[in-house]
Amino acid sequence: MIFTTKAEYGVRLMVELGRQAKAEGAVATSLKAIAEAEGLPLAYLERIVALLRKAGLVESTRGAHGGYRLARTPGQITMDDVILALEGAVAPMNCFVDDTDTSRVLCSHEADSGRGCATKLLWMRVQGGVMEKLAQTTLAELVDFSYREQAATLPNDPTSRKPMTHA
Amino acid sequence: MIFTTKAEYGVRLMVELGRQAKAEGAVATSLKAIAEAEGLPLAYLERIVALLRKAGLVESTRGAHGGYRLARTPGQITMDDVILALEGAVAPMNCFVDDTDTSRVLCSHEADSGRGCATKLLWMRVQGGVMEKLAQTTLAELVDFSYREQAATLPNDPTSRKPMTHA
DNA sequence: GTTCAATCCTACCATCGCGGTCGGAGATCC
DNA sequence: GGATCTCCGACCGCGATGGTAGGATTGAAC
Ligand code: SF4
Ligand code: SF4
Repeated sequence: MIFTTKAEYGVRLMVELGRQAKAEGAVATSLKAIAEAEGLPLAYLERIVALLRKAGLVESTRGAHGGYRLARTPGQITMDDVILALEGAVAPMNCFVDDTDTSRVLCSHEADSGRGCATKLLWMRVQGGVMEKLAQTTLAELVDFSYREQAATLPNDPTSRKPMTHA
Repeated sequence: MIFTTKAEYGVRLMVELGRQAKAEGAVATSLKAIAEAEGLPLAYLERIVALLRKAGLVESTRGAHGGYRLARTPGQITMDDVILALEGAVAPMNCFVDDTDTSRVLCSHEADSGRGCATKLLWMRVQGGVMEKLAQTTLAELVDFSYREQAATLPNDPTSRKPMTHA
């Protein structure tokens, strides 16, 4: 599996925030509400949303009736920022994890083989492809998609999808 | 990390076979020689090359002076075949692992959320980007690249080799 | 000013896939 | 027959991942 659940849960969280942003104005949404709506463990989500907050993608208000809201509009949020914040790096291979190292630290294979690593070319292309797709996708697209999916799967179901409100 | 060492070792193995294919004619190369040249554990390589053989990418001759050779010319081998053979699937998320399921098996989230999964759109784009890059890259390119890298790094000093942990 | 709901933070833990090893059974050439 | 080399299945240690526990802090409401 390419991405961990950190990415999955984080993106789902962002989508949910995007929906809320459209519904209500600047009201903050509590993590508890999201955790229940998405069926995710609250304690784990807390750790995930911390990453998004540190990256400046969401803002928080503490205390009762506090919660989270998007720092920018969904249209201004691209998924490469989100994934980078969540996963740290998109590294197809361990020679990519060292983000500080722009280039030229040889792994032991390169070092003692005497020649450069041919496969690195492949991994760089793959990583480029991934980053490209991520950068092309905005949160707004995913939010819209979630509305379309919702309409397609349950055209009329009054029981679910009540807007999440406090109190 | 996106790919495991199975992919890395497997691709390096293929590149090595590609070099051999250019050098000698139809002579088989023993795994032991490759393991020593690349500094990889022989017993582990055996298990990896078995995947490539089952996928029809390499052929083998048993017994003394036996070994492996490419089933096709490097120019006819695209990396999507190689990676698919090695990793089984390029799955950014667990909803992709089920290759038999062309569509419409809901994961538990989709099932009990009542709406489709919005993030799936993102993962599908990413997977598409990866597969595209893989399909565009042939083994011949990597082999050529390995020759160029060798020419570029060998003349230079062998002292500035900062080894990285792993491999 | 107490209470309650929420964000925050750190440490801890169980599971499982991954990377790696071992031993042995066939096949082939000398 | 011995030397290689491919094949195969079972086994194992470790580390990251996913998840939990507990508590400190903040702030709105009553
Ligand atoms: S061997 Fe090549 S792909 Fe693997 S870590 Fe080293 S540079 Fe990267
Ligand atoms: S929640 Fe969405 S991304 Fe995650 S497994 Fe289910 S369908 Fe795939």
